[in-house]
Amino acid sequence: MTPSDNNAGERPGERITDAEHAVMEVLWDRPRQTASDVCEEVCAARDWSLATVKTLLSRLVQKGAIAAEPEGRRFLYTPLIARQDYVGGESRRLVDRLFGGRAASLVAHLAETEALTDQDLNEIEALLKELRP
Amino acid sequence: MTPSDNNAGERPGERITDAEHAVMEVLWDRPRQTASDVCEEVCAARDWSLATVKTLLSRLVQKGAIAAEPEGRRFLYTPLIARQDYVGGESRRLVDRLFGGRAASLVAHLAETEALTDQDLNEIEALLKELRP
DNA sequence: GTGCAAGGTTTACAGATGTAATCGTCAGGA
DNA sequence: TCCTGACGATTACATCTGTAAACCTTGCAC
Repeated sequence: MTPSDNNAGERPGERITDAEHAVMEVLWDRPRQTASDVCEEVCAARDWSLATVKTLLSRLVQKGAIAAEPEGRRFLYTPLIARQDYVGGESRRLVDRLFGGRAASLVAHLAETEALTDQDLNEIEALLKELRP
Repeated sequence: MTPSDNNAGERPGERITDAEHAVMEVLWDRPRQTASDVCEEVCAARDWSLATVKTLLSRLVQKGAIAAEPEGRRFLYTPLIARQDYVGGESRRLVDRLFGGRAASLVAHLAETEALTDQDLNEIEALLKELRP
């Protein structure tokens, strides 16, 4: 492993929960937001109170998933792990758990169960062309 | 949706947990097994005791995920929901949560992060050919 | 200067989950 | 017949999660 052991936030046992994930999305969308900012984004949608958001932000800080940069009297929260990495980790977990680690099996499954629309198929086709000139 | 609204075990609030899933896999692999049978399959691997397996089986029965068919003095457990359906539900959840419901985005992501081996790509390519003659 | 509002921190608490131990029962061997 | 062991059912208990309320501090508006 490289020197500065870049774990990319996939330390097991420090998984981001569903509720926390909602907060992460807000911060990924726009970093450096205050608790209130975040609340404005999600509290209505998920019917949360500001207190809940504060708790989730604290937990995320503890888990090392976000940073709290002091700005005057409050904090600006910013993701420390990239969405790419999170999404990648979760995807991998699913593929490992349900498809024996074979990503192609997942695609096959989606195709078989018609979870793939025609448009999806087109996009994937295009993707493949791009990947193999 | 088809007439006989096949819910296929995706009743929310009755989700199968990770530990329970391990048990399901054993039963999907071979239905009609006793608690001991199941334990023989997973206890070693996950370092569980027979008691744990029994608990999980009970919970799965409660959730309606498996059936307990009396056989003499014990039960033979059998899945009530198809693996296909479970896998489909989980996949969909992931795609919805992380890729805005766009399955193609998931494939794109896997491709971009090189989670797809050359072989995967070949398989997907083959799949596509099959899907669109 | 003083009280309030905004912020973070601490505490709370119910339900889900992981992981068992214990209990009550009954079938089969000694 | 009586004990033992296999089974399911009941109970246990520590964590983790979701969702807050209570509390403490301090900058700001009067």
